[in-house]
Amino acid sequence: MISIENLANQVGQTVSLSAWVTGVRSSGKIAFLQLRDGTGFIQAVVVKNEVPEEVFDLAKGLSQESSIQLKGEVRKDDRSPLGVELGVSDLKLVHGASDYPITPKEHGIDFLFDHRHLYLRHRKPWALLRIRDELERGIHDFLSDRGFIRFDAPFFMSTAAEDTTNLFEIDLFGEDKAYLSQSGQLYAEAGALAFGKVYTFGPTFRAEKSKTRKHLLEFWMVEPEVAFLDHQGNMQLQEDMLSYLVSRILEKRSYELKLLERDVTKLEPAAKGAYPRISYDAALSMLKEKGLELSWGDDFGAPHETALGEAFDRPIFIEAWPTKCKAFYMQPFENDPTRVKCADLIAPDGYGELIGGSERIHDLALLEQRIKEHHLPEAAINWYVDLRRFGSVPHSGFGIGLERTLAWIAGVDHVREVIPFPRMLTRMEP
RNA sequence: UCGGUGGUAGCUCAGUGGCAGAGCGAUCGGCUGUUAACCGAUUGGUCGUAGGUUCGAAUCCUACCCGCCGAGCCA
Repeated sequence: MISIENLANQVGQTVSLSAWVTGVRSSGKIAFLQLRDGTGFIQAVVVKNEVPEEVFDLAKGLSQESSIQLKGEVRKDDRSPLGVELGVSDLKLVHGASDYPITPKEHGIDFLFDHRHLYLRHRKPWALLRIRDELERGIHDFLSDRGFIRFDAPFFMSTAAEDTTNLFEIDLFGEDKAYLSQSGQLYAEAGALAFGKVYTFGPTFRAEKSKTRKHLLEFWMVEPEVAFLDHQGNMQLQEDMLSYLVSRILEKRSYELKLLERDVTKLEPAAKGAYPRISYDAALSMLKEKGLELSWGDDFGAPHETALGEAFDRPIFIEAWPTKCKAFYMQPFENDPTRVKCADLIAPDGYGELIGGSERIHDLALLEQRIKEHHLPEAAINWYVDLRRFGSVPHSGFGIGLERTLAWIAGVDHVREVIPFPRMLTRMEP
């Protein structure tokens, strides 16, 4: 048995293939079968006078998504996009499908996601989820090569580090409540002080009533955290990682990007690094010139992120944000406590924020003060403060949203396309 | 939560007061190189739901339900 992805170097060989039928075209004496086997797509040709009559009749009558096994010769053919096709000599039906709902014509997005369990079989989801796999593997390889260990954070939390308004609440047998994690960062900090360099990689849950192309209720996030790393080193790590990932996908998933008709020239600058670093204040000035005026201390909205992203050919860092509009754990600049050592990484083309990162507060007194200012539950977060009581060190980390990063790399317009089964306000099934 | 927009055949849609339509799909037949093949025939309906106006409503009015796009918030 052979896979379609390995057929190109089997020209002249007779091979056995197990596959599904994505379409059939036939005339009286020849039938063209469009096939997929999970590793790729290929055309098989059945000629009436080269096979037994029952084989030709079977081929001609095959329905979409029927499963088959066949024997055939791998032939070079310039008319095939793959360069090869199969000349069938024998064919067996494994299962005959009927009334497959996703017909080879146009469909609305809602219909396709009602049938996501089947839609996964089609070219576009196939290409996207193979790129997703490569992206995930690239993340593991990059971080592992740099001495990080994977450190899994819990999904249940007793309380929130940040405020609780966008947390999903879980009933604990009617006696108590828990929340689904919206970040593993605080746990990653404990890990960094135990192992030096760690990263979490798992689902995260946000109870935000957002219905846009950038939002899911459940999405995957990678959160590296490094002891003795400062803000500058943190941005460098992010740039190294993202440029590695983009160049790896350009190299290893070029076929999939081609299927998606992604303009890879738009991706090439991001593979080279050298991401511009713009201060929050400079970003405000740029926005003002574009007619999007904000007051100092305002957070950016989607139009602002889009406008900034459009001004460059690669992702950009917006750093040194006002302390008051960022999270409690971020380290202020020594010479300016009104600004914190953090950066958001904004993607080009309106994909929004891919990464949020910062140097964390390592001073015990300052952290305790911030916890009070933010009215956080001191008892529940005491373990986190302990990290500053015993061998506290400057440390930094960031969180990168897998789906947004992937949607940008693949050039699709909605994050629901890049996760096998998206969870949104209006979609819990399939 | 707010703003915009939509719900008609399995799918994508047209139909703005007068017999419920088209293309595609599916089924059957034809065709030796098809790429969303082509040609012919057949098959197709709770017009989102409820109420109202009218001789007559998919079409006008009211309420509700469910999507889609965006905003806020965020990755």
